[in-house]
Amino acid sequence: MGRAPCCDKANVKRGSWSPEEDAALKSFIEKQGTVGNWIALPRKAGLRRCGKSCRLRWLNYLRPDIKHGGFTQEEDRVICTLYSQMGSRWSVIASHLQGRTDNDVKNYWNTKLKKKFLAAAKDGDIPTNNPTTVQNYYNFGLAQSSVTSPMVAMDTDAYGSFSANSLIHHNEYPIFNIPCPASFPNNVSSELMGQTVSPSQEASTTVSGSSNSLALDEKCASWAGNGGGDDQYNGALMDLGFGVPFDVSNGFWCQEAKADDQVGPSSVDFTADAAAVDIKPPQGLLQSVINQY
DNA sequence: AACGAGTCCAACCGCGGAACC
DNA sequence: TGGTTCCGCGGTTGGACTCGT
Repeated sequence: MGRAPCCDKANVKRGSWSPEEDAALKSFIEKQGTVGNWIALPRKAGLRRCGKSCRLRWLNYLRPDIKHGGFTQEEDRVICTLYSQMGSRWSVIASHLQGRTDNDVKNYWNTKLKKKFLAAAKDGDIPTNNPTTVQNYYNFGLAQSSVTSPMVAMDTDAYGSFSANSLIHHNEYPIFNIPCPASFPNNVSSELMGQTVSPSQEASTTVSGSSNSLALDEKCASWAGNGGGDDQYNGALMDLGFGVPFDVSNGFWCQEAKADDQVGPSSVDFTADAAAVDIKPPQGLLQSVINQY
């Protein structure tokens, strides 16, 4: 048996809402609420509309806390970052933006932001999957304002692309913490979980576990699995101040690890002369976006 | 001025899943 | 437990508007 229609299609009005309909819906909901039943609402409110249409009109347009108008650079940043992380989960993305609806965010992405994103890709700001050929830093549209990240603090364009000469120096950008997230793989010693290493310009700081270490000195931040075995790096996440952790194992490469570092290709090594350091967004997610177009 | 292409965005559609009976 | 109802979501559509020729 098929599903019953939510309303009598022949007797409901469709298309744009008139100011009178808006007023009736707004007035009813402000007085009565939605009473937990959108299907019954239009009849009670005296509207010849489908309940779903009423719900959409209220949530996307009439709600008092809706923010209309252009998106800010900070909102661009949030959308790009979250889209790169989770794809088209518009409702989740919208929940991170005060007063924005999923429909708003979706429309904005499809009509404007996606193009900016792709233009950046064309310009080479988005690295390829080959770490040997890309020298750019890319940070998902992060602008320099408001986020305390050494990368963000640098001079960026609207897409947060950096030139190959934009190096990360801890003594210039001391706000640099590396929380060890709970999502480190099981074989990482528990002593490292949840600890934060703060930068020191004078001396190196190391948090050691039984077989692993997280170190930060004025030249180098590194996560080292001293016990050997690549799986110790797999799935490691690092928060560089973007608000979301980057997958270190997939997202970062170090082409020029120092000889005395016990780091593998999936660790991070920001050295003072790291012209070859190559920072990538989480592999696969960004590429999947690019592949769509 | 007229027309077509492109852009924007409100609204619709259909599906998945939660809630309810 | 299974069927029904409803909500919320993401994808898509269509009409209004803008811009270029």
